[in-house]
Amino acid sequence: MDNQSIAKIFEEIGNILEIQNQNPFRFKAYYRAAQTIENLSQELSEIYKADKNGLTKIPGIGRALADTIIEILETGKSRGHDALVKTLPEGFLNMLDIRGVGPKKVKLFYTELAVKNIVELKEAAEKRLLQTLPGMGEKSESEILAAINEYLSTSHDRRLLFDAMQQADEFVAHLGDGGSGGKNSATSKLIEAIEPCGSLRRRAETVGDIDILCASKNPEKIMERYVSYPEIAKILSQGSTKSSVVLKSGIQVDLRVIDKESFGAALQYFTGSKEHNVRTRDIAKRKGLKLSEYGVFDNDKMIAGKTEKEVYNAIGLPFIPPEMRENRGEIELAEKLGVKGEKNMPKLIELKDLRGDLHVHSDWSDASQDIETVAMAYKKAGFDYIAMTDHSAFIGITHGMDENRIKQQWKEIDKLNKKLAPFKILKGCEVDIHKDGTLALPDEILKKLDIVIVAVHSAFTLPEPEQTARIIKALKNPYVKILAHPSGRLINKRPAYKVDMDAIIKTAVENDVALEINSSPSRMDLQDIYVKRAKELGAKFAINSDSHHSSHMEYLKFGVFVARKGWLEAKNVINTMPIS
DNA sequence: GCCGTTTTCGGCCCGACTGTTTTCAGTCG
Repeated sequence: MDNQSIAKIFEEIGNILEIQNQNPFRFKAYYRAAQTIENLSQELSEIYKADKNGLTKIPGIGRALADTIIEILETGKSRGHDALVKTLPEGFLNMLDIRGVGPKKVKLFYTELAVKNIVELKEAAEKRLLQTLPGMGEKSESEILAAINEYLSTSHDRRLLFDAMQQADEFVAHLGDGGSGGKNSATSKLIEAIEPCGSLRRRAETVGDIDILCASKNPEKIMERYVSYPEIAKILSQGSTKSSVVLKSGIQVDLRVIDKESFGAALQYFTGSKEHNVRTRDIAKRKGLKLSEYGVFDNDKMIAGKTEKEVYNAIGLPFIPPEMRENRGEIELAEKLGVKGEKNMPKLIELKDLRGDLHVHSDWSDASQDIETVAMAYKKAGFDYIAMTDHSAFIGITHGMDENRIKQQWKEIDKLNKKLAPFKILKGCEVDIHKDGTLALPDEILKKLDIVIVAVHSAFTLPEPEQTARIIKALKNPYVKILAHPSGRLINKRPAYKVDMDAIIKTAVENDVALEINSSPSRMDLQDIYVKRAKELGAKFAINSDSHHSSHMEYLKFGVFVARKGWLEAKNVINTMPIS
């Protein structure tokens, strides 16, 4: 059983205990554990196999939860969970996904109206039965009905970070220029600072909603401006400092307006993650302080709040970069280092550290531009080198290169290298890994290439042992330098192929093969949690665009986001190095 | 249910907004 499935079981146990009105700290323990497990970079089964007491070393997992995990690992299920699930009808917990409906309400609907799922809840609302219940009224009923209709009509996929960033930028532009295309300076003067926060600022690969923080002395004006955005489909709430809307695109946008003196504290709060916040607030509390979005307070005296660094330092921690705030060990590290150890926090890689791109396509395979056009674009953008890595000939790949065409391409590259020097085009190839782990090109060719990238483009559904063995065999080829998009997933479209990622990482380390962080916004592969794990195991990485058009070099920043979320520094990434 | 340079027992983050109320519970982040 994989971590995601186990996390889901814990989430359900938490939900049911909450509906049953049990001790809040008990069900919260299950939620916290679910969250932690979902974020783990190593499979629970591996942790348990390596150390029988390893599970209880995970923060938030004690003896009882560890035993439940062990039971699930050994039997495929938890009797406790099964018993709880049996107390509720099928589909019951889905009602919690309706906005405005929580544990208290579903319990009320069930006990009073025998409502068992979303469809029955909709029927009850349409029959105007909900408003007859205690604590409910006409307004609540119609809001729930609207939320159900919205839920049933929209996709529940989280947005790609790429899409969310675009929408956030447009929204910020609207607020900033008053919707007048930059001419309305009266409105922009209202805004002293503005920044998208939440999972977007943490550069999570997908984003559930967009959070925007704004500093202003005149929140009412900002709120007016906010709800006038033409792309708004529905206003969910509108207060004096906080409003929520849903855009026509279906994404929710929350705006918080705050005084400039509190901007740092509000950034910290609004960026999350939730679990990170809970822990930082807990640390503050244990020091006799209080941390909220308004600042750090010693009794009633505000001692920090203007900047995030000030806030972290005030509670005894070094500044923690937003990308790291996922409760994946950053709190423990920060507590260990303390304010004085701030310089020893990871110095996360930045886009400007990249000097080349080691995975680039041209019209020699499935891209549209010729090599010179592509190379010129990179040169102009300030890069020192690229590796031309067109596809090897293989079923399913358009215009893949066979040995003869590869040799022809080398001549072209030699010619261009003279012309474009000191910019350098490396001779490369994205070589297919066959189902049996052999490569699509012979070693005689591979050894003459500067960069051999290997990749899986077929037989995605092999069972885990075969898929793992296939990739491991390829990594052991002495000429292989990089493993492209190691998991193969396309976000929201295609799941990762089933592999033992720990085994692949270890093999890559042993054979000095770099793991690619593919920057394509729908790949972002290797995933951040595995990047962090791989770094711990000593892996090297390559942040590549996999560009099929020179404009795709813009994607590299998404690869850098992933790298930062995996705590990488420039020295961990081979294409931050000079070419020689 | 978890956890411990305040505790092995007694704590467990903090605040905004809404609707239904007449002071607050529920939900959300």
